[in-house]
Amino acid sequence: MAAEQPPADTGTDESAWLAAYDPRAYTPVAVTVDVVALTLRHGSLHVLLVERAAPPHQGAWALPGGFLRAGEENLDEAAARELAEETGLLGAADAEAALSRIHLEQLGTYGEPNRDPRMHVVSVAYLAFAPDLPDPEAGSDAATAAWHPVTALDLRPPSGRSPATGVPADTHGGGVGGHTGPATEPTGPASEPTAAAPHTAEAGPAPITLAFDHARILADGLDRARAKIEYSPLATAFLQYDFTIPELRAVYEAVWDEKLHPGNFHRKVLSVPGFVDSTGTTTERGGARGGPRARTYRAGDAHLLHPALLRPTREDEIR
Amino acid sequence: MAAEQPPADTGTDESAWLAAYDPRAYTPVAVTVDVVALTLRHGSLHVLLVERAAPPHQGAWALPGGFLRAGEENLDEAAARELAEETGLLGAADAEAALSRIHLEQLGTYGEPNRDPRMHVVSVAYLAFAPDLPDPEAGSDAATAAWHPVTALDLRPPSGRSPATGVPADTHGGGVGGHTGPATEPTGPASEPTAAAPHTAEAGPAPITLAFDHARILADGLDRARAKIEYSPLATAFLQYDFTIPELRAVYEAVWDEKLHPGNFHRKVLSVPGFVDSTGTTTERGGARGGPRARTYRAGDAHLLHPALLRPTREDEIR
DNA sequence: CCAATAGTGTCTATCAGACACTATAGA
DNA sequence: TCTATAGTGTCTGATAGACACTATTGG
Repeated sequence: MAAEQPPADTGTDESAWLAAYDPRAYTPVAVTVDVVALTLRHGSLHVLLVERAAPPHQGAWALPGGFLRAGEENLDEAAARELAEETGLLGAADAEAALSRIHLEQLGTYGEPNRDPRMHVVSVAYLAFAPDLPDPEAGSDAATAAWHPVTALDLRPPSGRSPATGVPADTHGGGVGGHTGPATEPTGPASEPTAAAPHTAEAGPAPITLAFDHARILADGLDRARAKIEYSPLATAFLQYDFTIPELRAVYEAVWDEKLHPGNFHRKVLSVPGFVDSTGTTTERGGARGGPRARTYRAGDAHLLHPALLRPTREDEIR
Repeated sequence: MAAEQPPADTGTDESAWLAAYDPRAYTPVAVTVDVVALTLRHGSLHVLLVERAAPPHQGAWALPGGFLRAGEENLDEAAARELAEETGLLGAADAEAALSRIHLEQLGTYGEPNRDPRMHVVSVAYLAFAPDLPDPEAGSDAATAAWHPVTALDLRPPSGRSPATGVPADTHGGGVGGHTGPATEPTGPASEPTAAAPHTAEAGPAPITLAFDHARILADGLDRARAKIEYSPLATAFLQYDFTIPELRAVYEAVWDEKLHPGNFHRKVLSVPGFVDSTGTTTERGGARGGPRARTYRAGDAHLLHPALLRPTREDEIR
């Protein structure tokens, strides 16, 4: 049920119950919403992080998020609000249009009693796919927000892993093993030069560790993203309104961290009904290193890909 | 971040923050855990429901659940506790063994401000797959708990549907349209006689409506279950330790509500590495209506099915 | 004996992926 | 001119599903 009555409850109708109910009589739980916002910048996957201005974990990077405004908003609205605040899109003129293009879905809820030292905090995590957005430096609130390449982050569990800790178990496409850490990052589109990476995120030998259990949340979000683009057309959420098939392929290559066969990918995408719609036009110029102009497409009306764009099978994922 | 500091926070270290923090100064939010517990009884899918003993929705059926014990347990533990309490497994001698065989995973979190009339209640929903368990009538707590066939329940949204209401959007295998309601239930294993169905759940012309938004949670759980057994070996969680391939097929047919080809299913299951392990023995007797004895199997060590047991393609699921 | 079922063999349409090839653009 | 890329054609191995067939059991 949604909320069991407290032990002292003897009311027989609703108003009596409401009158007798005192929420302050119980150990409080805080509910926050955290967002794993992913985007593609210069060909590699980036996540939005904020620098904590106060303890705990002061100075550490964390996922953007904050308290649910009790009684005022639902979880989706809270996630969208937090994302808008931290991306600096809130005050922008095209905030409405930009936010409407961002895909936002619930990822999972994390409720270890000690995940926050202050009190028991239950965090509802969201996953966002966004097209390349401007740097959130200017006009945001006190906290510093920046896009970080995911390869510069340490996603390993802090120490001993707790196997049953509220992790959503619905990633069917592959385990965490596909991306064991920044050290194993192979060459590919994800390792192109990231000149505009935030000044605090060098992909050096010291990967950034995240506050709280946010490394785990981010790892779950990456798993979800990798599985999601197999069965849904959401890879287009990383792109502008008009895009080319090679650009779409770059999304898959960045998220999966694997090179795909250009010809087969092209034919496969066009064979899935409702995935992309042709605009009838082409790009103005060819590729940066030559080649013909590419035709442009828009996202189609399919919500599910049939058949799916299955990730190349990797034997070690079966476990 | 896990919990943003309150507006009045001016502390610079952790102890100062903890001393200054007063959780009662803010609008409270309650966190509950609800469980969609599914099992197979007499060949059809059943869900565990409890009859509410107090308002709101007094007398209505609801998902088993209750408050998260703040500071004492994590979400997984709360869900397991609620499930053990309501199934009556808590006091049983084999409670430990029985509970260990039940698969439990997080489903999604529901946080509409008005989903409970008393206060803003955020509910973390869990999905459980259980083998056929004894009726929970005896020895349970005050509330009446019973297994209900899902076909006897009204899963349509109460009135106008709110499109963005915290529903996890990761069911890739098919929408709600595959199971539009009890009225369209076709013949098949799901419509076998359910003589031992709970006394309060006749599959008559008046389907049962659930309390709160539990119809939606249950619908999401069914969607998840249908998608889950495609890519994971969790269909075995509905069966006893030893089972036959035809029994496993009955699980798929009940969950998907579709007849499967016996021969092809048999070969497919055996072709997936790690799905089932042969025990080397057969059943004592043949089927109820004749036929040879079936070989028995146990669940293998695979966590993911490669290749997957894809559901028969239905054109209307693509949308 | 008959009906139902467990399990295997086989054929075919489909599809993923490899490979090859052209056409077009930038440098 | 050289290289890289967009996009298409074609071949092959794997597979899902249809169909057929046997062997074995209960009634």
